[in-house]
Amino acid sequence: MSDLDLIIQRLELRGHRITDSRRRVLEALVAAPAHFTVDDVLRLAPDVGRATVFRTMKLLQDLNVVCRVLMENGSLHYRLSTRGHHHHLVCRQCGRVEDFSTCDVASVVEQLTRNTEYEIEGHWLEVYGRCSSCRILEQVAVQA
Amino acid sequence: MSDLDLIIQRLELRGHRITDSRRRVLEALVAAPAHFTVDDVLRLAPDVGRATVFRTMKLLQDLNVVCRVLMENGSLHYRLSTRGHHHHLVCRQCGRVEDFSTCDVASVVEQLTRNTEYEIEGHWLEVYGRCSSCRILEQVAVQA
DNA sequence: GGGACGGATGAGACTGAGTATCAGGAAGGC
DNA sequence: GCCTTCCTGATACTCAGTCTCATCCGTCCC
Repeated sequence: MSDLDLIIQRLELRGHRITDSRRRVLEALVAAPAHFTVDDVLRLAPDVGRATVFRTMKLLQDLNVVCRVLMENGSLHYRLSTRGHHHHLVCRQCGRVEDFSTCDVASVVEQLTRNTEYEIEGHWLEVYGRCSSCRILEQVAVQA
Repeated sequence: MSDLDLIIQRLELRGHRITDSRRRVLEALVAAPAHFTVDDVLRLAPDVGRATVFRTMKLLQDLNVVCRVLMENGSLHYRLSTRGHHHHLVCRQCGRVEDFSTCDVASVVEQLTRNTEYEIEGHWLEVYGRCSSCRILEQVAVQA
């Protein structure tokens, strides 16, 4: 079963209709690069209305089909999220995004619960750095 | 030495001029609630131009005088940041923000460095929950 | 097959946060 | 006093996202 079919199934299960426009948005998502903006989707599905694309993206967020990635400059990108809770490792240079789920924030959360009397319900962690390719390219440039 | 004086000193040290408009923005920041939007600042310093307020806020961010808080709905708030690296604990209900610096992300970062060949340079962590007052209020409401 | 109903759509206006531009103003150095 | 540089504020603009509203389409029931 393809990614597309899986997503469609998930929508149907929740009682959402699979219309032509939604299907075109979904096809665009699957065809898009690893992370993309709403603008990218608009370009890949040019005959679907702006509002509809935004609405569909919101719906997909609610269904955990896509997740948002906070780039370091504050702009939001999107990404197909096949798994549940995870975080992003973003390359500052080329913008590449990796997922990771080893998330040891549990101990921080525990400590906070004890110290602050907050009931902690969620968190958002984004890690920034430089990927191996960018570092290699830089080294080559320095040597040249 | 007041907060205001400290900030002014920091600006001067970096060679920035302390103009009337800047001083009015700074006074607004100090008078503002614990976290605020640019709009709040505009209201508290009504005779300073919009662009100037945005420019000043950016400058203050660069100087680590203020930091940005990502609210759960995606909107950005600002907050005077007296210390260096820290994170935010945001109440989902009333929007209250606490700082914390106990940041055990180090182990996550270490693990990522090993597994991904990224050179990790920074991270952003926001934690969401409900503060004690909101929880107490809710309990009272339930009992009533 | 034909209604009825509700969810989905798309065009377009609108909003809110932030940026770019540009002429004019003030501060500091000499 | 002059020159340079930084700063300012008005305004127009951009960009992401929302709202509105008339229309459309799918599904269900008869």
